[in-house]
Amino acid sequence: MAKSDAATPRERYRAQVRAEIKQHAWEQIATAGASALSLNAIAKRMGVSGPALYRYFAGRDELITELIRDAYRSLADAVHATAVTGADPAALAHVLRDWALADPHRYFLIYGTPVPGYHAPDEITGISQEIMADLLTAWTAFEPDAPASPFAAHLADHRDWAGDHPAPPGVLRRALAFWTRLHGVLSLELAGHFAGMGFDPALLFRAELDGLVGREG
Amino acid sequence: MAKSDAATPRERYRAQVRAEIKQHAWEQIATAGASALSLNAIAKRMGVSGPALYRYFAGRDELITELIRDAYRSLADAVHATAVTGADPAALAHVLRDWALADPHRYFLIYGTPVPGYHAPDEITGISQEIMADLLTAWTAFEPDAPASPFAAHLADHRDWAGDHPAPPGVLRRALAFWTRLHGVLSLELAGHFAGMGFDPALLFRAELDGLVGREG
DNA sequence: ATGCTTTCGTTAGAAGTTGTAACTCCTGGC
DNA sequence: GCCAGGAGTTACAACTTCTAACGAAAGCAT
Repeated sequence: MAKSDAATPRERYRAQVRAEIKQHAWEQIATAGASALSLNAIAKRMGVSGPALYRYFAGRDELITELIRDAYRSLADAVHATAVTGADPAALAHVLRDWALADPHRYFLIYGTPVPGYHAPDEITGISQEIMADLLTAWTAFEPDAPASPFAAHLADHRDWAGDHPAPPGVLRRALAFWTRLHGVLSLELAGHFAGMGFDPALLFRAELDGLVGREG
Repeated sequence: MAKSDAATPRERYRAQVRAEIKQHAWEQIATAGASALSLNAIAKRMGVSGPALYRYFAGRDELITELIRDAYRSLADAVHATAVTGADPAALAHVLRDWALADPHRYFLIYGTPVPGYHAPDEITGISQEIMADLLTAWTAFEPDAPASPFAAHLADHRDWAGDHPAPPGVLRRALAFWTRLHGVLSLELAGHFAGMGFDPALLFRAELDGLVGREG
């Protein structure tokens, strides 16, 4: 938002319209999912005629790409805002869950079925690494001497994804398990696979989290 | 396939055409994903004109629903074929992974982003319970006295999803973790989220599996 | 203040999609 | 052999994304 007050009035107007388009797109996605996103419908809601939107986005794909980027950014910001307070992994886990439950479609935009032709631009890789860096920092503070294992050793040999974060092997392993296990529970819950099963998904989430932070799950 | 030799020739023909349609649909899905599935394109490939397919499927949604059902059936059969040999959970895990890697789009059809209006018919709930039953049986044989935990107790109080399977609380917990953790790793791998990270997804899968079956992961 | 130029929004239209309606024609069952 | 019903056809409606060509409006410079 800092660069919305850009140079020329035209650019300001342009940025504003782009933002308005994205806002309508989010409403549409929150209602019916990303697959139901229609440029025409957005145009209609904005009281403007179809092709007008192509001045602002090259096409549906570019709009969705932008939305994915914004979703990543939103998650990274949410995690980081809590991480800078020195929060432990459990707190980050609940930030993640709250963020996901706030808008499941947004979660699936990031972690759901990949869209056919789409390939993530480098910027998104960067945001993804920001999140991972916060996770690694939180885990390093929480359990700096997490036990290593054969797979942790493998991770230590392939730690490009950790950037230059000085997390020890055991912590790399912890952060990765944190990600995959919580995603496992969250994505199944959000997709409704626990629907008729009876138990409380929140308790399952907490149990998996407890297992990660040492308390038995 | 057992009931394909049905009563009348008309029904036999009908079943054959339906199967052919589904086969083309699978090819299309394997290529570009479910969102790119087009009845028109299938008709063209079959040398028949668009609306002809509506004799066989009420619409795109019904076709996709059928495909989801077939995918579930295929997974349940694969798991069951191994489960009846008395295989341990690790063997089932590799069946799951092989099945998923054989056709990622098929995996996402089941466990990916839910399709907008679709709601699973009861039959699918049943197939899902078949899979769970095989998991519970394998875990009961492998680790009948898996330790209970607060969450395991909660599961024991809400065990509708286990049908009348006599698995003890600790086993319910194990089977559920088996599902969510392996799905967490698999779905992220298939969606390409490990792409630039350097480590070997197969080793991560095995590490998570090792954690589940007792060996440290 | 008066151009000039760029951008915006429009309409028209192509090429798709799903899905319905009406018609023909073949075929299976009697 | 008849004939009812199913199969496939074309025509069409209502969508979608997206391109092309045009007019109008607004910013920028002189």
